[in-house]
Amino acid sequence: MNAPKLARVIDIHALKNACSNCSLREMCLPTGLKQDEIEKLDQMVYTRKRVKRGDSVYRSEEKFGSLYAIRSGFFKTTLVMEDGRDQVTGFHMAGDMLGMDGIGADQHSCNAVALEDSEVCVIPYGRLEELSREIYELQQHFHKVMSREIVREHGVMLLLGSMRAEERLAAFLLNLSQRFTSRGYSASEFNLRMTREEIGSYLGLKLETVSRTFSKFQEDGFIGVQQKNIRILDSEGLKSVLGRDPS
Amino acid sequence: MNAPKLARVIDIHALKNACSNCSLREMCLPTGLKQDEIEKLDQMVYTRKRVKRGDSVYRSEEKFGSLYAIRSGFFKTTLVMEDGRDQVTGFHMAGDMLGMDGIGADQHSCNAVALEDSEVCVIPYGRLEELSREIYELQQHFHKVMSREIVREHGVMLLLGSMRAEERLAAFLLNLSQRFTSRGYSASEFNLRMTREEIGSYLGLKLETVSRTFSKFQEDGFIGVQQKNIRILDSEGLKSVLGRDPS
DNA sequence: GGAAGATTTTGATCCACATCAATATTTCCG
DNA sequence: CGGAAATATTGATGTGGATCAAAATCTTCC
Repeated sequence: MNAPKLARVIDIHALKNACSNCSLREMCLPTGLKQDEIEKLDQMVYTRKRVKRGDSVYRSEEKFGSLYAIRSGFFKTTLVMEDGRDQVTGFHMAGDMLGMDGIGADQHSCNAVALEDSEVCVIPYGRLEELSREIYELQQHFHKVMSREIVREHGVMLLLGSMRAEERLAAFLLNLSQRFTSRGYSASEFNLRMTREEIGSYLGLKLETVSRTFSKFQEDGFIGVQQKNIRILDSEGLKSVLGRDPS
Repeated sequence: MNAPKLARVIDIHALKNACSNCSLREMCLPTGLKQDEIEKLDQMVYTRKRVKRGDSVYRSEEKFGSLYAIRSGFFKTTLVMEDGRDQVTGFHMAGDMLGMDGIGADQHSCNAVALEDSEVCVIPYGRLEELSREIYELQQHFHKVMSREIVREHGVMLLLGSMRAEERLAAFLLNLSQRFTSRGYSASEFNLRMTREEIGSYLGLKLETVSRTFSKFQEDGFIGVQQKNIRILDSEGLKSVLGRDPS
């Protein structure tokens, strides 16, 4: 009798991949659904995609079709100007949603590049639209995710438009720390997945300035830096950098 | 017989206020709807609100409840940091949608202030959610509006993070001109509704730099400036400022 | 209509960060 | 493993835009 065994194998496989069983569930999907709704959601995501370090999930001007929930790994999104200058517009980690920039014009407007080997859940956009018409909680959740992206970008605009170099980097580190914390990782020690140049691009600074400012924070006893490894030793100290006039 | 006369008055009034009859229709609502869907939409917007110059439609931290479609006038949105520094995050004109920042946390995260006497259509968010579950085109349209806001902000991040002062101001003028054009106004002559300081805040520059750069563009023959009145004399010239190295 | 306040322009000077440069360290890969 | 390329650090110098200042112009509102 092979059938039951086979069935179980398939079962386990299905379970393993199911949203309903995903540890990141509450980050990319709504909570408090009924059983039948949960089953529908599991059907929404029928593809996972591995993305190797350096590869893109999508590129600017590519036809839009799906959103991507980050299952594991780390990404940057970048914009490129005609003259070649490019700018990092965000860093994204497990539980974040990628691709919402593509909805408006039906084509992507930035590049989403993996900074380490990663995995994304492919969410066909048409299917998401359909389901969010049926499931109120999904609709609500999706709208919140988009709205939060707008608010996040507001924050970056504030950072780029009004803060000095030290404030930008302090805000950046505190934000990263907070995001790692909310995912169950250490708030005080983490590895940067991006280069000084990418940090600089995101913060509107040159890589030398990023490096110098890391060194200064280290001298001040706020952090310990060893290349990509960061230990936050005095988060109050870092916070005090924000909004204090040059000293 | 008074009834018919009265009825007609009400009729005209209803028509005047209806989305279906609004000249900005295609900016804030989807097109190609069936008659019954159009009628539903007309019911979605049952309040207009006049906002006097200097007044806010909503303020940061205020409870979120509605989106606001700008019927007429001009707005800025601003963020305020704890230490009082504030930053303009956007300028908004007729046909634009305000308030989407509030969905994610159920409270607004910026202030929306009228720069001239204005009028907004109040769209109760719950009602919009409901209707966009029923009307596919509305759902799609709303998602596009949010996505475009994300893309717009990407553009500002690029501007703030990678451009020099002249490029920022050139991009700003070209963007304004394009938006006026798409609303049927002159592309080459318009009135700024905001001060140099507000422009500077939006562009991450000081007001003196904005003023100087306007003067420089005038010397270069790209624009004519007379206080708030701007004439674009050489839009190709302005475009050439973008992405050319300091000269 | 006219005085007070807000906004804009322009000049002089300064400084935070960019740029240029050289070395050190790490990562990659044959 | 080892050499090349990528990344990071640190120092010296330059500069675009900030800051400080003062005058000009516009707006408001009694």
